[in-house]
Amino acid sequence: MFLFMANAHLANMLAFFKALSDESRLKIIGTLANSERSVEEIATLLDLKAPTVSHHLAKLKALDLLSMRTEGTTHLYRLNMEPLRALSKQMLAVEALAIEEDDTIHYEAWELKILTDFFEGERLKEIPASRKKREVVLRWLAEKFDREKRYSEKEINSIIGRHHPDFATLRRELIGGALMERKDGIYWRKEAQN
Amino acid sequence: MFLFMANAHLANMLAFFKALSDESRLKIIGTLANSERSVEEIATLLDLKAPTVSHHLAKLKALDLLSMRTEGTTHLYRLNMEPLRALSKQMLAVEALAIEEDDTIHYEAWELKILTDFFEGERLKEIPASRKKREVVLRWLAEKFDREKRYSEKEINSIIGRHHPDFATLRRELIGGALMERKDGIYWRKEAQN
DNA sequence: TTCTTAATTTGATATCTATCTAATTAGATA
DNA sequence: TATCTAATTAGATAGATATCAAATTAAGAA
Repeated sequence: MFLFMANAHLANMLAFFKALSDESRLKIIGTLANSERSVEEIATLLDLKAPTVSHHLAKLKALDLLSMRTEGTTHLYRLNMEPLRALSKQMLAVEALAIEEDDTIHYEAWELKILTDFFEGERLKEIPASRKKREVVLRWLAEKFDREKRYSEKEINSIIGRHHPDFATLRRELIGGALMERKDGIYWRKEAQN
Repeated sequence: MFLFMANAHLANMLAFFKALSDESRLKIIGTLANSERSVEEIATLLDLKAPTVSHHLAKLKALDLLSMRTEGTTHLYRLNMEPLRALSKQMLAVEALAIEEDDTIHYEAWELKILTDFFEGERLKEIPASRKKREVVLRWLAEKFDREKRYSEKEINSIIGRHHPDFATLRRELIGGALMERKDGIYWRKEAQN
């Protein structure tokens, strides 16, 4: 119940491949290769409706493949090449995809004790004052987030809120404890670093 | 219209991304990273049924990502690294892909749409409110002026006036949009600066 | 031949998602 | 203020496909 989770590398690559495995999105990247463009412009070029393009842009942006600046009411998107370069490198590291039989988190006996002490089912009774104990609780919380997903602050608050009312403090601790990262109001789970 | 012409790069990359954008298939690649394996073996490792694995193997094999040798009734699959390497390189050419896809033609297509939308023959029906569209119309208007000539304001007004009554606004926009320049009551077309 | 075992193919189903229209938001303009 | 335009969000739908069970094929072995 406290366990499971997939290979981080795999989840990461999967997210990128999914983003790039759509003809419209590849074409969008094509149109943005040379110049920044507005939503409507892309829509006209690809013969799609604006909402469809918005949908795709959001997906690409969630992976940091695009960035956007606004000029009046028009949103101008441009391509970020760095993530593509990174992915290109990662692809050659196939061994990294090799399944690790035991990638699950091992909670040691005392950690389990902390969890059962501070939790009532899924509800966190109180935030531990001691740093060590708080870390255990935070790692448990971090497991509630999918590594491949990107979250808005609202989503983060909602998910944490299921376990404890003071989601603001816990959210900050997740960032401070380097379990999650944030950029431009988007949150995601940080890679495990062992 | 030209969009539907299969761009070789795009079609090629799309096929690969689609093949790799599935969790099970990535895991299969993972299991094959170090050793060749039979269908049943993979099925057990990934907790899938044999038909499902067959399905995935077929897709990967179609792209030459795998090869197979048979030994009795068992089929042993192994990974081909070369296509992966090639794809990894191609990814960096996403820019090239877009450049190859004739960008000017698309841009003209979009421009043409704007122009036919806003023009009735040579007459501009209305001045587009959107900046992007107005730019297209202004560039069209600027073409009506010879790069070598110098014009008086009266001449400018007359020429613009053939296309729209509000020549004053359009004249100002041509200057503001850096398509024309003025000094001492003399107007001339500005050099294109790409 | 008949049986057994591994793999594939077929067919059905459930999930996912690209796309659209309609509604909403937010800036800019009049 | 009200109005326009660009973009996003919400909701609905259609098409794609991952998965499985059942049927079929293929290659030994008895």
